[in-house]
Amino acid sequence: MPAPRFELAPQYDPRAVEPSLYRRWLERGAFAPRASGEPYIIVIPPPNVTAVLHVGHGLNNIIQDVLIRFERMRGRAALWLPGTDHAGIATQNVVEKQLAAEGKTRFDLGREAFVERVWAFVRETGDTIIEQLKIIGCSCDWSRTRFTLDEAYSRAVREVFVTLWEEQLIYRGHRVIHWCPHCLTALSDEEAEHHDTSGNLYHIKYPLVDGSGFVTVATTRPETMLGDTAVAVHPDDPRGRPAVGKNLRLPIANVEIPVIADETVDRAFGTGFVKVTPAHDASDFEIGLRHRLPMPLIMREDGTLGEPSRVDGRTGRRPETTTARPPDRPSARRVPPDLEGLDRFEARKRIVKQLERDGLLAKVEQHQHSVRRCYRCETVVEPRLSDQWFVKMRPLAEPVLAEYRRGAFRLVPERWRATFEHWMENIRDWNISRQLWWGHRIPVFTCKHCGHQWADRTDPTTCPECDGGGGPVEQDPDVLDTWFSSWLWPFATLGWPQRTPDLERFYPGHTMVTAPEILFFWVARMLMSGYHFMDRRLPFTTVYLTGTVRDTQHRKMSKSLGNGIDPRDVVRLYGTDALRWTLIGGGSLGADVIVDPNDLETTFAPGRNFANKLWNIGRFILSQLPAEVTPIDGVDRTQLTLADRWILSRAQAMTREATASLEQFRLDEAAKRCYEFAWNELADWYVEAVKPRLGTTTDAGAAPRAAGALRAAARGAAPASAAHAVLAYCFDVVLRLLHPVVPFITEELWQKLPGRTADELLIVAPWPRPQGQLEDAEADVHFGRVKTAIELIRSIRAEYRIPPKTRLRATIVARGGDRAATFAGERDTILRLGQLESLTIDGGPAGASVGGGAHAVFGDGSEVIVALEGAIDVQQECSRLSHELSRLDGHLAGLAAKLTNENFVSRAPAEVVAREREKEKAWRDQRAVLAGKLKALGCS
RNA sequence: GGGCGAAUAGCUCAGCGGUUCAGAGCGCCUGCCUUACACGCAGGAAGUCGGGGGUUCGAAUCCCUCUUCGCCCACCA
Repeated sequence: MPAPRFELAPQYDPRAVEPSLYRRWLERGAFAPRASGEPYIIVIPPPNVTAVLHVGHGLNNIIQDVLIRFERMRGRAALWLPGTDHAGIATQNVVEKQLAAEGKTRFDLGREAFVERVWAFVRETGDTIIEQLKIIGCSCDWSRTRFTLDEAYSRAVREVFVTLWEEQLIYRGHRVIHWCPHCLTALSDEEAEHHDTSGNLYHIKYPLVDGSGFVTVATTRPETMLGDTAVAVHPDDPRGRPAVGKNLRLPIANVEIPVIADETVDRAFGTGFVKVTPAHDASDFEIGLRHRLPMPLIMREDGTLGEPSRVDGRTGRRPETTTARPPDRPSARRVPPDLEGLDRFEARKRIVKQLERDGLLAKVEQHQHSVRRCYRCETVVEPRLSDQWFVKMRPLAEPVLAEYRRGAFRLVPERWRATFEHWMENIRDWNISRQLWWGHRIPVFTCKHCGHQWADRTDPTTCPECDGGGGPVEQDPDVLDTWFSSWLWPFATLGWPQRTPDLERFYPGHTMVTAPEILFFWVARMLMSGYHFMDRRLPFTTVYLTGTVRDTQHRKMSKSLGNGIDPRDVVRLYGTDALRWTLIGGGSLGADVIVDPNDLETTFAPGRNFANKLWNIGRFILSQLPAEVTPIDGVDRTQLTLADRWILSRAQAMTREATASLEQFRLDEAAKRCYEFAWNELADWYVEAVKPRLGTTTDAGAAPRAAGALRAAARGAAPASAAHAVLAYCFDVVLRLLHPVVPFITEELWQKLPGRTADELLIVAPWPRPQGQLEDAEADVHFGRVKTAIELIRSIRAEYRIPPKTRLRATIVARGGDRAATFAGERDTILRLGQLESLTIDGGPAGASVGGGAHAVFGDGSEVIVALEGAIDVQQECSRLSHELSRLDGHLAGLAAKLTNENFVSRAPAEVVAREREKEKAWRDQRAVLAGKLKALGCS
């Protein structure tokens, strides 16, 4: 009787093992890709440095960690490349908010000091984020950590900009863009999100100059009327005929504007007349171009009314240098002094009131429509005519779409296909300039002397065109959209544009795991930049679009909603493995995961409980195993018991199924399959069945109660060494398979298995392969019978409320030869787990014996009779059995209907019919036994 | 306006053509501190698989439709 090799506490304490294990992985360089072998690469979607992570981000990163650990164990040179994103607007907003709390604006600090301040902020949050990723167990190669504003990374951004410039894919566009009056910057189409809103549709009368009446227009934004330069009507609309060509007097602004005909006007909407505000509406801008209308801006950048021809008092910016161009400035003032400086929504009210007073407000209707809001601050976006830098997207998108259609990469789940294709087909040019300070400065330079404008890879001091002139050179004051740097992530992180060894080895990558929200912002653009700049090689082959973590009200988890859970809190309370277990097991592929921020216990306890279960399985197994255990392939098959063969066979099934699930990104399925094996097969059955064979102290105390079992052990029915080998093998396999999901508890236990050398790590141990020679269908069937016998006995015991200490006598009447042998072979197991005093195995026929016992019939017609010494109530027994009989009759009736149905027999596949016939036969047998039983008992 | 997804036990979710497939975890009920584990063990109760129609020999599982929720896209002035 060997002394236990380990003394483990009965309860697993993750806090005691996780940090040191993580450190050990780091010290051993386990996160770095193997020096050789087929690479497998995931680049992390770099978290924004705006705030610390919450559990929502955790899901994404844990999925990546599971995949990377899986492939690492499969022998790939796995690289998970980490980093963070400078997140232009978002970060600038956060720091500006901090400044506001100090009563300052960024203009008080000035550009340089402000940027310095942001740097200080992002260093701090960036560090916290990396810490959080480590705490949740992410096995990133930290030595390759990147930041989108690093110097090296910035070179890539600049290279890309200049190259696109040279390819004439970047151009200066003069058009109506989305402007955020709060962030004071232009936005891309993707950054202006639609929000359904209920508002008003105002019908406003514009008087005809000739006094012949009015034209009534309908608008949701009366405040923009000051910028109207026409009213349009569909050319075929009869209502328009009298008016087209005439002039209107625009109320309040008091200028004359024409009525024009334009085919884009929807005759069914509103009054049929639409006010045209070319500088504040994208479609009106198009009309304005067609009709050569003036395009006055009547709003300042901060959303107050006013002509932006002066320096803006709040922003300090001279609008004409970056947005409005002189020709668009109105020739006459349109904003009356009483409206000047009013916020646009305030102005809307004021204007409506004035129109009403003047009798020009025809009516106001309730109106459902969609309003665009800034994706960072939710301010209603103001369409605004301005000059911005754009990327021509169609030439970039078209080849990627073609690649997608020929299967060069795929989206999982597949259902995103339509959305993706639609966006790619209708792609629009990308506004990449932002009027911010935090970001990559746009490398466009203008010569003040000759006006020459160019993009440059280095900072020029003189104009290349007129260097004789030697005038000052000025850089564009704006910065690039933050996505203009992140879209280069899969190769800029590897050193591009230099041809570094990393770039050679780790581009292209494989799996991109990210949230569907940024499919267009980021994923689509990465595919385009990768294809364009990396010799037509796409950056990854699979895009795994994850679900979203939401609360019980299905609201997205977010800091601002207050439903965010800090992963550090969960880890502290339940451990990292518990967190990972809940997130991985919580939802299937691409499905949302619902967690309750108000009930962490219910949410995370299952994972903690499972970790504890593993711990205790380990505690038991490790206490039993000698220092040396025979490897499973070294065990003589003839020394294996039925239970051994069964669990070994189950282990093969698990290995096959869990691996297949992981390959299909069904992480939840894989996790649950291993859970079932560990808990329901290994712990509940095998460990219990094997105990007497281990010949340790374990069963000593139970000797008086399980005398039969111990005698059997003493007889040496099967050597303990075989049991040791089976236990060690099964536990080893399940720990390996579970490692990607719950890396800490598995690593901790695995290292304690016999035969492990001090420097072996599970994280880089080989992934198990199913061993065909251990698959054993017969054992599955036979041990299944044993389990059923025990379950029936237990069930009878509970139904008759027999105290657990009472040992019972039971008889099994086995139908058919090998059944009796099965039961006889596992007699000891049945005795122990059924808490029996004695077990008689009767070769049949079934249904004959009655006795004073309780009866149960197997699916195959075998039966169990538990002697209850007259303690049983015949009435109750009859009702139990007849209940069972009627249930069976129900099934049989259904089957009979099917089998007598000519259509079924002739049309269903022959094998299905055959299977149903066999089933029917078995049930009839079972029924016959049951009926005989009822008769013998004299039930009515 | 267009597209997509979800609706299965009290809760969170699996199952997505073949009657032991109506499941799991949590919760609930009844017993158990059976020396690996009470973060546990054993035994239970619990759902006409959102409504309606259809296809099929057979539907929770496929099709149509309706309802409710969620998401994405959209020049609804």
